[in-house]
Amino acid sequence: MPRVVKSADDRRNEILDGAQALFFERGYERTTVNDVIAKVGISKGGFYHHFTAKEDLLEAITARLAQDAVVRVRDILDDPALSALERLNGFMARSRSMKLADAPKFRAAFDVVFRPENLVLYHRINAASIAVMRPVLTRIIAQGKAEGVFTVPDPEAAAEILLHLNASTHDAVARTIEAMGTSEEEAAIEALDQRFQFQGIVMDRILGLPDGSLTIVEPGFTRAVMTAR
Amino acid sequence: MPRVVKSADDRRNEILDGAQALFFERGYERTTVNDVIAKVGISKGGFYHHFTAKEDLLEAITARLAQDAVVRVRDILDDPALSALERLNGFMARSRSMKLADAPKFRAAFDVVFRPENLVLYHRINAASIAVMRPVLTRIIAQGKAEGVFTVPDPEAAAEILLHLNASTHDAVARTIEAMGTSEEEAAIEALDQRFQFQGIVMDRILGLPDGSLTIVEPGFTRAVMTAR
DNA sequence: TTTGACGACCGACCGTCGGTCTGTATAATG
DNA sequence: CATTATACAGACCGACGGTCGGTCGTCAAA
Repeated sequence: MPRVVKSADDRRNEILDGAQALFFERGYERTTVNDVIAKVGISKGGFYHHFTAKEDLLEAITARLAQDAVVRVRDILDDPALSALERLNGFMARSRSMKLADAPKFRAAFDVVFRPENLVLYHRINAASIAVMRPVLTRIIAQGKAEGVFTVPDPEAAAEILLHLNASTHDAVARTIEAMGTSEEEAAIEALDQRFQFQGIVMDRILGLPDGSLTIVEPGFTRAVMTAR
Repeated sequence: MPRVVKSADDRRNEILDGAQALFFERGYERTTVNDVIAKVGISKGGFYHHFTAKEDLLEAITARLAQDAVVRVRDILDDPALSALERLNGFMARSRSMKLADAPKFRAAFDVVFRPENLVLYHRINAASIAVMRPVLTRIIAQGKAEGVFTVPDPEAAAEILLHLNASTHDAVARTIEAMGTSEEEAAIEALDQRFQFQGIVMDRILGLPDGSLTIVEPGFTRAVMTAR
């Protein structure tokens, strides 16, 4: 096989791109290093020149995804005109696209990430994004507490709980999608809308806000996701 | 090697016991089938006579653990004299011992289950116990709603959220333990006590109860756990 | 232009692991 | 006692993650 030399960074990212595509397609365990090097067009030695183990791929990929996510909400954090409540609502709207860009992609990501064979992948992504988002959310909640809008003893603990709450809703969405036949599409949309709304109420109550202060998803989002394909 | 024949059930449980011990010690991936059969004193063929794959061990073990857990709370569910609030408090007190019996065991389980190499094991146990406990908690919450004590639109969704909330506290406990040097033991105990208390408040608010209605851990439990070894 | 050192890369090879298969000893059945 | 079914033994296999000695492109110094 011909030898193609590139800069270490370029090659690393190529490998990461290829591996990420395969992991999301088949899952981590079901993707072999040979699969990755075949996709990238590189040799075994070349791969292990850039990564010390297959496991490294997971760490690098999840770190990259988490970093992308935090970039996506930066402007909301940096806008000094926003109140804590506005900031939190904006944060929720944006962070929904942590693993997505728009509704169809959101749906596609769900179809893939929540399959049993992708358990490890999912857990790593989740843990990484929580670790990255926790300080961000903590600052927002602390601001709200300072403003006297949020009633909560420990902003950091509250932040973590809110993030886990998000994850639990994701689980529910995934289960609903999986259990859904095309005939019950309307029922599924209804159920998920209620679930999102309930999550908003729960977050309101945790933060000591009046019910309905926070919006998890804008109207029509659930339908857009569920009918996408 | 001499051939020892036992009933299928006995042998199955022996294998499960040995595998469980190893999984909790080294993690799932780092435990090989050869390790298991060496510990149990059985051959490869014998193992695959009772289990079709290594993966089966995970399913069987988590199912067993989840079943034990539900047995442990049955009397609370069956006692008709209890109000929903009493039942819920009792449930919380009992279900803390899902993966434990007393404080030292609780601590030991934490030291082990939350290590990175046990990620798969942890996730499976967690998912299984949530799946088992969800209907149970749902009934309790529905009762409370009927009694007019709990203010919550969807008991099932609330049950799921409460269970995830528990898991998120477990995460926090594990991280605190891991980050704890012996010098900061008191600070860690303090932090965790506050965290448990906050979890109680969060649950109160989710269910529309006055703050302080639910108790996650009895006084002194945190200290007992953290000083155990 | 030559040289030489360094880093990117190759691919044969290795040990281990999950799983299979053939065969055998024991228990159940008639 | 004959036969069938069940529990088990252990040699074996292919695939996988990872290693290693070596090769080749690149670029700077001579």
